[in-house]
Amino acid sequence: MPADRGRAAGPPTISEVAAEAGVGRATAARTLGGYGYVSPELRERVLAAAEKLGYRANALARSMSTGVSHTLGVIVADIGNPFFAGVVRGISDTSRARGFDTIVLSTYEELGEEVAATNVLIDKRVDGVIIASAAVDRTEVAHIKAAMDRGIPVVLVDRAVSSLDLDAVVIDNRDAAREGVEMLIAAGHRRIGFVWGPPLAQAPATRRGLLTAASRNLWTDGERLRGYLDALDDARIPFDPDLVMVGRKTEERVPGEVARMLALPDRITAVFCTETDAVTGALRAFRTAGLSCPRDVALIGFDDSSWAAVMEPPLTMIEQPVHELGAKAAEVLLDTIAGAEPRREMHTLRSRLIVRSSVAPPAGV
Amino acid sequence: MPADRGRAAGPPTISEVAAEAGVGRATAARTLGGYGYVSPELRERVLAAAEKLGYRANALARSMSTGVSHTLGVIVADIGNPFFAGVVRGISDTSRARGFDTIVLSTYEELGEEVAATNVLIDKRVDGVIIASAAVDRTEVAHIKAAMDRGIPVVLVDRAVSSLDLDAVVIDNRDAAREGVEMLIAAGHRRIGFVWGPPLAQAPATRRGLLTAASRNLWTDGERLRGYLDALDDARIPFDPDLVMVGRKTEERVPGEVARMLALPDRITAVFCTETDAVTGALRAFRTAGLSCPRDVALIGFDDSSWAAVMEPPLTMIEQPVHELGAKAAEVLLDTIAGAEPRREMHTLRSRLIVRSSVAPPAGV
DNA sequence: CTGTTAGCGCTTTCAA
DNA sequence: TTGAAAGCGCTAACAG
Repeated sequence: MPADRGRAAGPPTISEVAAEAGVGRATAARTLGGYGYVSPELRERVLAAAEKLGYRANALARSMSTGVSHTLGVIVADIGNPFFAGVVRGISDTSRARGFDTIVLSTYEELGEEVAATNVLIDKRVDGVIIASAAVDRTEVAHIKAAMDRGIPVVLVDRAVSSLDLDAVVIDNRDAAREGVEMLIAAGHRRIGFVWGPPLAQAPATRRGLLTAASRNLWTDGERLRGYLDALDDARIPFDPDLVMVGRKTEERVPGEVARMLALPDRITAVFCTETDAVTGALRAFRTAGLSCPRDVALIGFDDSSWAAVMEPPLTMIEQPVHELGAKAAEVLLDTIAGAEPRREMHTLRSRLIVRSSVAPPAGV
Repeated sequence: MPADRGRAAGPPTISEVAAEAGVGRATAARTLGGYGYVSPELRERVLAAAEKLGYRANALARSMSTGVSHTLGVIVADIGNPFFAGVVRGISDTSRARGFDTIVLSTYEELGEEVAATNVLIDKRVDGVIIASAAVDRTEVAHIKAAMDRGIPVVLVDRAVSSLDLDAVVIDNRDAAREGVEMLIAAGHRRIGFVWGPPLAQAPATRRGLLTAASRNLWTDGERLRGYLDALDDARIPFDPDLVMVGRKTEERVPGEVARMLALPDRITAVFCTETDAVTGALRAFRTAGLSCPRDVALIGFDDSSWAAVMEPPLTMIEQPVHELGAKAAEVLLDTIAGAEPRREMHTLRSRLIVRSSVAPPAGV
């Protein structure tokens, strides 16, 4: 219980503590701030006074004069997405351990929100920012450049951005996708649907068109597409543009697209999803088509979840090291803040294919 | 690109903008801060100078002198939990609309973390806090009281705390649980396992013991237990302590406990889970016991998810209005910050039972 | 309508 | 070792 401080307006200040303890402001500040020398005797008195008044340092004022906030800013697409939630936890766990708070903002994949979020962080004078940016073009990175220009260290997480020469902590998206598709191919599949991400109006009709589209969209999407293509190439399976779904992988659109590929004359016998939400969509499509997995269609998708293991059948999924992704990003950022020269390189973590039962040979093999 | 400001140290300040524009500091402050009158002419010059220098207001300094931060603090158990993620989105959507940023902290259900989080928010001088507290006792709410003593408005969300006279935005947990259990009873079930929450060392052997335990634990858990009991009572089904699982609903423990209830001489024919994670655990137990749902065991659980609909069978679940929960909490808090007298009451939102296919009559009925 | 001045609470020289 | 005083960037009286 704070004692009566007369008609003090707000919470107790350091001056009030000093007065209460009968010492100078600087002395109180030194003991409470934990810097400089103070005699044990005065120290005691100050501590007692602070305790009595229920003093807590005003972090704003402190940042004001020191110029540092001991706070990291984090910008992700959607904190409600288990993937980002895991990354953020990795970030906050490691930054907490090093004395930093973190403030996280979601952009819901809107560049405008991302810019706004960046400004909030700049305005709040965070010491550094970690961002999973939706920016791809040179024209879309102005806000990140602005932060850098102000001397705020930035590290990218999950999504690299080619036009930005920054440290980026990512996973081996291309390898991961290739590995998954390879497994499908090894099981005998040759008609493999690829539920892909970019919100394009229309799917490019050629391989080259697809690759071009990829280079104008999220880095992760591009990598995963390349992985799919890699696997196909290695197995000399011709690429068929009809087998890739393009557009936001929403729960509404995916079932329709998967149904389309399932209805093709030479229908798909397997689907590879680049995102967890797409997996539930694909499953829905299987069900309405009256197809059973894995007997009639095989399935592999990105991002394992506790549900995947209890599905019927248990799903083969690609697990990303979410916590480590965040932890590593925080480490790199914190080191930079601490004065280390940024290495401006790509830090690639390994994902893992968790084999369960959603892959079987295609019917008739 | 910010122009060269000579050897200016950090980011441009309002004084530099004023100098650049050739006006007094206050004039620059007035136009940039959007208050007071400024002639169109000077206004233009200031704006141009600000633009040129890449000026952005220092939110810390601003808060410092105004005493408000236009920031809300949010404390939840785990932002990675889809339930809380939804609540937080509700909060940030509505506070953003009213000009407030939000900073959210996770406690992972540790009271110590919750206290630390509260202090961080106090230190950062947030204008108000929304908290889903793990506190139950009078002895555990000191940190919340401390915030209140400092004049920081607080509203509870999801979890009411009886020893705190505050606004609380919650759902009808008791009714929701009762409704779910009633549905099971209506289908003919009488042996209904209740996968409950409190991390008790041992399950109380009596109904009274259970209720006592409930009053010493999370409000939500208590309410849900009461709902279960209500339904049983209404149907005159005797309460059997063996049918309630107690303890953290972790993925590891749940399957074992459900298996135990399934192995009872007079085994359960249905299970009601008070949390989503428990649902996957229960499913796991069904599978290892070689039991099929809903033919051999029925299942209902709290918190719908996109997975629940694509399970085999599609799961009957209780959906909570997560977004509204957050939105309402933010509204109440924002109103209080704006000067409204807090009503200090319980705002109860309705949940919804989503009927799918995981409930069927027990075998032999 | 505009500029000067005094803080906000803290840290940090600089003397004493 | 301690205290006085200046300053961080901004807002808010108060004159002019």
